[in-house]
Amino acid sequence: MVKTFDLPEWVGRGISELFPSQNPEQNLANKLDETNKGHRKLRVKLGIDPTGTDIHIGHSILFKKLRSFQDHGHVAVLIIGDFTAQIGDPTGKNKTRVQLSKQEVEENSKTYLQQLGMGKPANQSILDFETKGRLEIRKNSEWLENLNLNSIIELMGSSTVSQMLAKEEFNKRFNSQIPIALHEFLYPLLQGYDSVAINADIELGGTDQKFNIAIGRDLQRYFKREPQFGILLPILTGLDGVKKMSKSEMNTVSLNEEPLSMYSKLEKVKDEIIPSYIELLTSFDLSILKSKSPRELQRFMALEVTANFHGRKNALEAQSNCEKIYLGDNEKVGNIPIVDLDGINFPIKFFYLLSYVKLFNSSSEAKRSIKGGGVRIDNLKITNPDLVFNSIEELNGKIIQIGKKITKRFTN
RNA sequence: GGGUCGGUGCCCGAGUGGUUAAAGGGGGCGGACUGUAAAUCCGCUGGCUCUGCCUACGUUGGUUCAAAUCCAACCCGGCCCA
Repeated sequence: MVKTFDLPEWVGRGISELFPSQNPEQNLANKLDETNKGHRKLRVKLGIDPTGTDIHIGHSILFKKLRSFQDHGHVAVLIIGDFTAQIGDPTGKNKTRVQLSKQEVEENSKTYLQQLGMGKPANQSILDFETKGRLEIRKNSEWLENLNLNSIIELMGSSTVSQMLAKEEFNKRFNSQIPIALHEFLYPLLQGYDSVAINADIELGGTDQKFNIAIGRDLQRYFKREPQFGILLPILTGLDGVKKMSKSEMNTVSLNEEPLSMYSKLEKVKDEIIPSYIELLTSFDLSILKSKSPRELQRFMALEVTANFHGRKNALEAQSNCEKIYLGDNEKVGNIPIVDLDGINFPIKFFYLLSYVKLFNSSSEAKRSIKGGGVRIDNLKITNPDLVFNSIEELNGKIIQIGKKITKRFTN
């Protein structure tokens, strides 16, 4: 899926598409050249809609590319789609999105920026928040909120219904008789207008953003600006190995996940997606794909990616803990997430305890899972949900395992 | 606006008066096996400290001993016509 482009390594690596399609490499290379000769720096746009609270490793691909532009002296223009988030990007959706409230959007934006490393030194964060002039954070409500009806009509007049229906998602929905609300047509136009507003030279996006980025070019031309380049990066497949990584599919690894959890999820990814994870998330030489076994690759990749976000030391610890847990060497397991038992009234039934400490979403779920044999304490399977614990001493320091994915230590 | 078909659990989809927490499939979770993968097989899949209780088939109200199922109004969507 990833092609090679005749561009400097830091730009070209991992790109899956570049446009306009006429001579894009030559043109982009020229453009980069100009800036090296002292012309103005390029403005590289990346938009995020703060529709959730977590950034996952799939998003990180885009941010890393943005970061390399920063590192080469260009200006990253991070657009917080606080306005567009209220419409909801129809991309990849087969139904109209629920619109978010202003407050939700506000809070989500904050957590996003934190996860990107706001406030941290540049060498410990995903984006460079530190170096002056390398990052511009803009909310698109700044220019979208005050568009009057005339401007909106003008914007809408720049595109046609059949152009919109050319977009895959709209087309599918239209053909399957699934409703498309009129305002959804506005989304690509508004995203495109962002490019006009901030004068983007380049827009970064996943391959699914092609349509929206292209609309950006159209609008820039319409408003007599120089059209941006589009750089499309591959979309990471989720842990299920089928769908794209996305919060709503529950197949994500979040950036703010504990090292142990991150490592253990990555170490178990399906064989088919190992190559793409290595290609997109690590900087390994791809020849290792041939020289190592799938199992080795999983561990290699999991370690590397975890190290990327948590540092090598923590990643190594996560790896070793994972092994110990698997072997049942619980006493030796070091730093793993804890379950605080403080404030619990004993005696307590097992299933109730697990749901009380939020290890399960409901007590019924806890009960079912226990009966099904999915819960172990210190590697001992417990199948009686009504088992009563009389005091905290019976649990303190022990390891609770739920399925293969959750491992935590009880503590007082 | 008119006609018509439809709205069922995470999703798709059966069910047209009681034995229905609702067939079947998908997805998810768990177990066995394995390489903590895949494939396969098995179990679970509304909530509640649970031998019982509560909430659920678009919404509200009605008929009935009894409603997802019948009636009415309303809301929402598709298609056709205007």
